[in-house]
Amino acid sequence: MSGGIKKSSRNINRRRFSDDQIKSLETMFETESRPELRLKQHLANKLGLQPRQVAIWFQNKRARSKSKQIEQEYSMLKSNYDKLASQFEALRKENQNLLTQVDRLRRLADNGDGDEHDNKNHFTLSSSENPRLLLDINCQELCIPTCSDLNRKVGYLEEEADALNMAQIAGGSLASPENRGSFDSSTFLDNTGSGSQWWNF
DNA sequence: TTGTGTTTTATTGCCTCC
DNA sequence: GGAGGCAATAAAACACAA
Repeated sequence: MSGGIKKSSRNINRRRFSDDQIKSLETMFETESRPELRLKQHLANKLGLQPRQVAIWFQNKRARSKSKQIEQEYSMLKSNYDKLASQFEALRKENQNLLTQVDRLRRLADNGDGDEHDNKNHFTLSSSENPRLLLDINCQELCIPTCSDLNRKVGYLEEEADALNMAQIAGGSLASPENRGSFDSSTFLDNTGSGSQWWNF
């Protein structure tokens, strides 16, 4: 096309279609976006246009409609992504807090093993009993997680932290604000199995 | 009025389908 | 091979700020 001789439209008295013409075309487009030749000819006669003009109008209209739809889908996906990203961030923070708590409690429990008395934490330990067992019992009375609970949770949370770290690596460190904008949404969306890659434009 | 950005109409070339 | 669709693009028409 570039550089080639092409029919100039400069000699054509090009005018925009009237509001009524546009309205009729829009109405038809709503029911049939790809009308048959006969319908196009009928519409052209009715509107005082060339059938070719009607055909071109539908072609351009389809193109506009398509790009509009893509825009809408993009903004919907972006909004979903933003929601997921903020949920992820909240969970990450919660996880971090829980890990900190677990660490603090674990230290407390470990220190408690050797102490006879720890009034500060209301743990009553006796040298004649299994300290950890007693600690567990007191924890139950206090309605807080027991040491064995904590150990189980520590394992779980550590696994979760690993998973989060892996997710960060896969997602290009989503958690860091400076990189969040560049996070590839396909990390979240790939499992749809659709294979569509239109969001890569 | 004019420069500039956006929208709309039209062309071109390629592709697919029958 | 012709008809019709689509993507890319040109160019006219239009909107609007300065």
